[in-house]
Amino acid sequence: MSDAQDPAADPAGSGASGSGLAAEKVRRTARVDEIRERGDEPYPYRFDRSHTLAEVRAEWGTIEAGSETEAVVTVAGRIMLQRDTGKLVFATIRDRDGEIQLFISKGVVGDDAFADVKELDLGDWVGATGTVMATRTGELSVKPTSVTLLAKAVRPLPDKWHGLTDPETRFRQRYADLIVNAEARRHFEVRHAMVSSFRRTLAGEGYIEVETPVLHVEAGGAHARPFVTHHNALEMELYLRIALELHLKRLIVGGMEKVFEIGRIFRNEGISTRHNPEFTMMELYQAFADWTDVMAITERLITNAARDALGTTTVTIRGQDVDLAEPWPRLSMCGAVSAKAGTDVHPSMPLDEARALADRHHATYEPSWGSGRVIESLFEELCEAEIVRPTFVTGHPVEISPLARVDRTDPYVTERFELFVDGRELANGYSELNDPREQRMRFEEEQAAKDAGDAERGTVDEDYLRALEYGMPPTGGLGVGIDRVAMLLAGVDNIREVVLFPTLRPEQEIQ
RNA sequence: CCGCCUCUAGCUCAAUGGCAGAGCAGUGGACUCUUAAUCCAUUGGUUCUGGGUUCGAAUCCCAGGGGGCGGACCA
Repeated sequence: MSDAQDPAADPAGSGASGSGLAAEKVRRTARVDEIRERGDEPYPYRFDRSHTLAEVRAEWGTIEAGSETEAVVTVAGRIMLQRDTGKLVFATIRDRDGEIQLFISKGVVGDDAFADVKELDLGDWVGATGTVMATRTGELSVKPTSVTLLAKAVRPLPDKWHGLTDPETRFRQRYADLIVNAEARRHFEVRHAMVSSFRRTLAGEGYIEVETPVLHVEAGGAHARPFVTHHNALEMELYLRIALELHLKRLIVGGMEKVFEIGRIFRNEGISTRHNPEFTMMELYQAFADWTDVMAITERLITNAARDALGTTTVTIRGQDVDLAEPWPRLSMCGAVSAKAGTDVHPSMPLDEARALADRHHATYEPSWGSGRVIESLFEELCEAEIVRPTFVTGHPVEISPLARVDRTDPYVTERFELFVDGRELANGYSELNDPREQRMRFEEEQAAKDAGDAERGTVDEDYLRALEYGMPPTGGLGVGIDRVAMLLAGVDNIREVVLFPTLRPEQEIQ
């Protein structure tokens, strides 16, 4: 647009001068007008196909080279490649599940229709009806008697061979990335297969899927900075949720026994290869269970997902094959840090000793932190990155686990685990704290830390405490980072590869 | 928020201080079994933006913007 220039009104019909993007769009848009002017529709409302391209291949993929069948099919797809030999045009079209070649003969479709075929561009959507055949070289093809334009593409596709590699363009224009990069398509197929596998596993074990509020009055259930928004009619601030936990446990109080939710949560923090500001969590809670049950279902969920998404339970992590079906090792946080630091650590240790150890190992800490949180910092500094195969890290200090139940054999740690794979945290679960009085004390400690200036710490959620006062049965809970598991199964090390539209700064100008 | 890297045609990339180029896509032409079809011809540029140094800047410097990687932050 804005090319109000054209006093040239060039008789050559070459549209805008040159062949940049603008000229290309002018040319293709002019084609749309041409088709309309003669009474045809370049964007028809619907099209009925008889077969997907994969179905054609499944049924006739093995016919002999040079053979023609009587079978008539109607297919549809986007033109990805074109080879024009004069009176014969080969067009490779693609739908969601496959590709096939159209063998378009001037003699078969007739002169007028063939002229229209010549006007098709890469990227156009077409439908075709014709017989199934295989060329002399054995390429399975449809030989159309008619070819219908289903949608004109007025913007050219990226390079047919090199595709689209610029990460910025790939993430901003995911649609173009998906059109052109099979690997990108695969990542989201894996993600879909994984999520649907999770749902199947959970349904099979009697879990109920629920939806809880995204807009929270208090953003609890995790230590993270929330996004703040405003409700006009209520005239109040609301927070986008940072976790699903507290609402789901209210449902356990309500007697729903086994619940889960797969939902988007939002954390107002940095962006990295493992962090997107909005991401997807699966959390489940199960009455009468404890953390050991939850570790077991974590293994089942992820192993089943691998089998369903990849057809194998073996994945490659940092170049080594790991069979997820083998039991996952457990590693106590304090034990791991003790081994690395060469001296025993425990949250009961004096704070100055914990700090001295942190100093020696370049682990950072804040003045407000107790020994437990300093130990966690040491763990992150010394141990986290070295974990390759799936490992349950257990026994988190009480100080960093305000919603988890104290370990039945050690009052300083909780019955909690985090699942680490390839140096990344994938899941987190524990025996849920259900004593309302102890929960109130833990909340008050959180509130005190927040008041002391630690912005990520929590607040006292009075409604949640009221729920606990009605009695929550013994409960095990789990949170799984869906994006992180998708990364594992897709074999990628950047979360943007498994998030369709990752958060980016807005473009300044779209051409 | 900090450090390093990066930004050239629609796409993928050259050009390292001396006339901004190639392949693909596009356009015109040839070809009824191609496979990234091929062959001939050809169009297309705010070199991210603004400033500076220089006889001369895509190239060097400064500032800004987008993106990438790493860090900080993220139990």
